[in-house]
Amino acid sequence: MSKAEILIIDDEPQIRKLLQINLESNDYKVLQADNGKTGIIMAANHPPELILLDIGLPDKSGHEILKELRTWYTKAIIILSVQNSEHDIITALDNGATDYLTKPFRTGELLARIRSAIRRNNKDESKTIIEFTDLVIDYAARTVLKNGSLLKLTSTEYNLLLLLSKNEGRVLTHQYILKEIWGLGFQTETQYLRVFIGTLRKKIEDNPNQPTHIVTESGVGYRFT
Amino acid sequence: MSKAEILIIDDEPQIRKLLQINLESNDYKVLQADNGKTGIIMAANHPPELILLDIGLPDKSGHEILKELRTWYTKAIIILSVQNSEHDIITALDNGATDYLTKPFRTGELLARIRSAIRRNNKDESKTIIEFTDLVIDYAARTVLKNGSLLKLTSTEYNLLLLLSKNEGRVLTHQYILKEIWGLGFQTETQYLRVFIGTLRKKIEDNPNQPTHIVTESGVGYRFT
DNA sequence: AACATCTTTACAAAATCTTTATACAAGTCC
DNA sequence: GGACTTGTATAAAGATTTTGTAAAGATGTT
Repeated sequence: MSKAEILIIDDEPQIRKLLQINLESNDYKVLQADNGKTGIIMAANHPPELILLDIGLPDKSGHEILKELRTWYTKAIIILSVQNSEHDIITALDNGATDYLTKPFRTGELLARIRSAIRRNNKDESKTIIEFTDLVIDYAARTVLKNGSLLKLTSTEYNLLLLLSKNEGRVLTHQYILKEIWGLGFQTETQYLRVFIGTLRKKIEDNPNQPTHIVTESGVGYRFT
Repeated sequence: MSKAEILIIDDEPQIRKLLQINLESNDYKVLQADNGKTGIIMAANHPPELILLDIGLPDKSGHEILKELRTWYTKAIIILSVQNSEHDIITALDNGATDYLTKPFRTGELLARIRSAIRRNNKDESKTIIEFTDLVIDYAARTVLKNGSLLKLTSTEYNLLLLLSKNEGRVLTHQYILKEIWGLGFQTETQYLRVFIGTLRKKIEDNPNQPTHIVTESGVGYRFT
């Protein structure tokens, strides 16, 4: 079995070193670039399985590099950002980032996110039924079963669940969800979203107060797991 | 009891008359068109159970009409052709014809082919009778039993029940149902649907106010269980 | 003409969505 | 710590949309 390749684009040598050690000891092959330009060239010459991109790079803004990569690179791109830069995170996610990590990060979390992103890379899109632990969503029949019994969902609730479940493991920003479900011009109506996330949780979560399926990422959006 | 409808598209009046007499005496309802254009319009306005199409029509070649029908019409189309036109027959079958008959044909064979084609329409799987808890639908005989007694359904009611029951457990949208039962161009007449769902429920549900068989999915459509 | 069926209209009932109000939790500033 | 801000959750009232039902008109069949 060949090792999955991960490309790190970051200007700080210490961070690169840290990532390299952690990733290599977990059986990934690590490639490194200390600026955006080199990173893009390396990715183009030999597309890796996943890219770790520091959003706070010196030469070009990390956002620019993300956009440029996303014009052709379809696999996972995980963003590294400093704390308290929610704005950066949101624009990155809206520009097609797969996930994000705030520095300093716990290595356990880093590895978990990487595994999940790579798993999603290779997922079969064409499936019509998706099963989670206690939920079965049948896209063709437009039905949702929880522990075997049929749930009664309204149209909006179903659409929301569909959107979230199709992006399992990935953070969807409020704006993105609002745009997809309600349409353009509703991106500021985050209250709608809270209400519907609430009703959905009541129906699909065992304990709506401690949701396991629809997790809120404060300041950013929601994640389905 | 509701009769299966058959549309004849043929320019020769004698043939149409002959077919009409034979089919009506065998309990089919017969619709006629003396050219391809009218035939397509009739089929679109009110999709019949089966179409008999003469391949040697004057205005458009029968092949063209077959192709056009097959862009949306999914039920049986039986081709009528003159003898010794194997080329016609082969292209017709390639274009999606269900079966063919060469003129002059024996009426016994005609009826047998029609029965077989209609039976195939309605079973996809090899079943001809489907039982639900208190309902028994016999696709071959076009009859419906509720708790053992025969229901009196109109043609449209039966077609609707057929469509729903064939898609048990899956949500059918208003548009889809309207297209299948009433034809293209009726997708906006959702009121028809409400009325007929209402009459059907009165006949098949124990308590029409709390339907168990035909469940409404508000904003989307209906689901049969 | 009598009948069955389909189409249309009108209105009542139900379901869903939107909006408002309020509470809670986490972090910040003084 | 206490007041304040920001983001989130929940309930419930109000508004709107969707659905159900009855019944009258239209059409077609026997």
